Amino acid sequence: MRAMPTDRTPPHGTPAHGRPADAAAAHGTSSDGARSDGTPAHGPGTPADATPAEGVPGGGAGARRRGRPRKDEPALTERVVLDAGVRLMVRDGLDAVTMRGLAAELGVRAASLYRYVRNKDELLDALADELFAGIDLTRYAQDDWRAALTAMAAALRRHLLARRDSARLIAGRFTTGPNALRNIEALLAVLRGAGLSDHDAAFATYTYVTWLFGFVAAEQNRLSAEVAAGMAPREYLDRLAGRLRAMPPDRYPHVVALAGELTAPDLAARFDFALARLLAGIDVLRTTADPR
Amino acid sequence: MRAMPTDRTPPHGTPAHGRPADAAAAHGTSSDGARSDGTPAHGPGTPADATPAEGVPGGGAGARRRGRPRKDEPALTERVVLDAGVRLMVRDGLDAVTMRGLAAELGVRAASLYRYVRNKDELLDALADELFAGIDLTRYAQDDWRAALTAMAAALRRHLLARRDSARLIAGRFTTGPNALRNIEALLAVLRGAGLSDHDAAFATYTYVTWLFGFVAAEQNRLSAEVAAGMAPREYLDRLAGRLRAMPPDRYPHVVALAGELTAPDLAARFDFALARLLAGIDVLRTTADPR
DNA sequence: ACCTGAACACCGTTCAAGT
DNA sequence: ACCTGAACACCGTTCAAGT
Repeated sequence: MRAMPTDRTPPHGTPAHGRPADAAAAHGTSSDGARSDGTPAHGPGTPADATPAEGVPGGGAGARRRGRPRKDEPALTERVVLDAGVRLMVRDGLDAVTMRGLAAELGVRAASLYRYVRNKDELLDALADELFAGIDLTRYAQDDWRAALTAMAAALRRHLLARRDSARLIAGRFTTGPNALRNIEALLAVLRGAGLSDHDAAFATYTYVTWLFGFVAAEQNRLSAEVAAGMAPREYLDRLAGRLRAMPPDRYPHVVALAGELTAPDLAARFDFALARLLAGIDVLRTTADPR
Repeated sequence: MRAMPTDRTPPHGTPAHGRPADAAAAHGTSSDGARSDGTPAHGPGTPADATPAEGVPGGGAGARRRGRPRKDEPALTERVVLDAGVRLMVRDGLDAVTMRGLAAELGVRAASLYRYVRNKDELLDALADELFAGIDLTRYAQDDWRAALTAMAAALRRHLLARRDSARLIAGRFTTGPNALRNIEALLAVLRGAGLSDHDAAFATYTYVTWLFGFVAAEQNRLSAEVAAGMAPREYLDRLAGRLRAMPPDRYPHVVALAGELTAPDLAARFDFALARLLAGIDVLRTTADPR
């Protein structure tokens, strides 16, 4: 999975997110992380809604090492490390998140990080939860459960697509940090409100989340080694369509016949389609459990 | 080695496309995963080969460096490399699949591999398709489309679960090799047979596949860094349930209330639940498009 | 034609040592 | 208490050289 440093391919079907001013944040201060959520930014502080727990130094988070380095204050804090980790991943991709690279981003040496994280694996776990700090699904709550789940899915997808490799990071992890749980809470509220049993609400939430993360991971990842190496996604898909049409029709009749549909690049439409299937499936469950 | 070598002849004339369909496939939990043509060339000091050697000794293909090394025959072929790659991943995990490690598995040096694969990324693409060599969904075809899709899902999940890290390898790739396509063909056949339009059949197949791979990836991956470090999953889930129950009930009422359901370890039940939702969602579509 | 040795520029992690 | 230097055992990849 170690991609070559040559890749700067935008995920197809997504607005190529050019990162603006993160470089400035690279040195010093920066408790901003990279929040470029497509959602209405608003909010009191920058990182949407204060993250409750964590001993975030109130007010002066990350205000050190700009002018005079305080004697007693450490150069690093867990917060600063996590912010830098997210920023690095969003800017340069998950493969760029190495202990050495992260240290360089922070102006220290790799060995220093081990005071704040046990190892790289735990760093990535923490980063996975950190990704959910910038999104709060409770803001999309509304009476109609279908509308709520639809709005939440769109927000989640937008949020992840705007953060390079985020789904790849998340997909393989079971994230149970405070930020992830805040969003799980919002989903559970909708599904219980829709009349699902406790069991069904929990299972439906699991289904919704694993499906969505899997979908975006597939969407966000490079189509192939060729695309990762620089080929335009559009060209790759066209070539693929041609290859499919050229397959032996006796053995692959449906693949040949549906070559066009299979290689259509409209990921947003596929997302809507899949969500509609899931909601319909949930609806059956709901009306069965609570007919009215 | 590309994702789909149909239009390209491999270095040694082995028609990658014309391979006979896979014996010894999906049933059983055997973690074979290597193909039987081309005997694995065990290095002299293969470390702890706990996995029973798969397969029929193919003939003399892998006999090099044991008896007399043929003068003209190369030590490696693309087939032998791929077999060794799958074997290595299934035995030691995806992280063990390094160019150096794979070379050692084959009794050669890393640099030698670059005659057969362009780089590691393309190796992994080829490995991803190779994973589907051992399963043929057409065997599960039947009249009832629901029964067919259910049987296919179960076969796919079983196949992947039996191959360590397989879903992690696949989830992030768009696999369009001949083995993957054979199984896509089977799914398309069922969905078109159920009365879906071309568009819907293609989209439903995409939904089915991304959901299933995402689900198994979540299931197959380690729950957390703790579990990866050795903690029993059961204990981790119990602790997690405790943590969820101890969360502030004013902010996380549903998480607290459903702590038990959320941490239940019954992945098979969750799989059945999610599949039932999807099938119900497809059914709506089907009867809408083709009422009777 | 095929494989190797050696090199390059990287990794994650540990630990004694500095301040 | 916090960070560094240096080391160890790895990576992927290239390429001149061997056979």
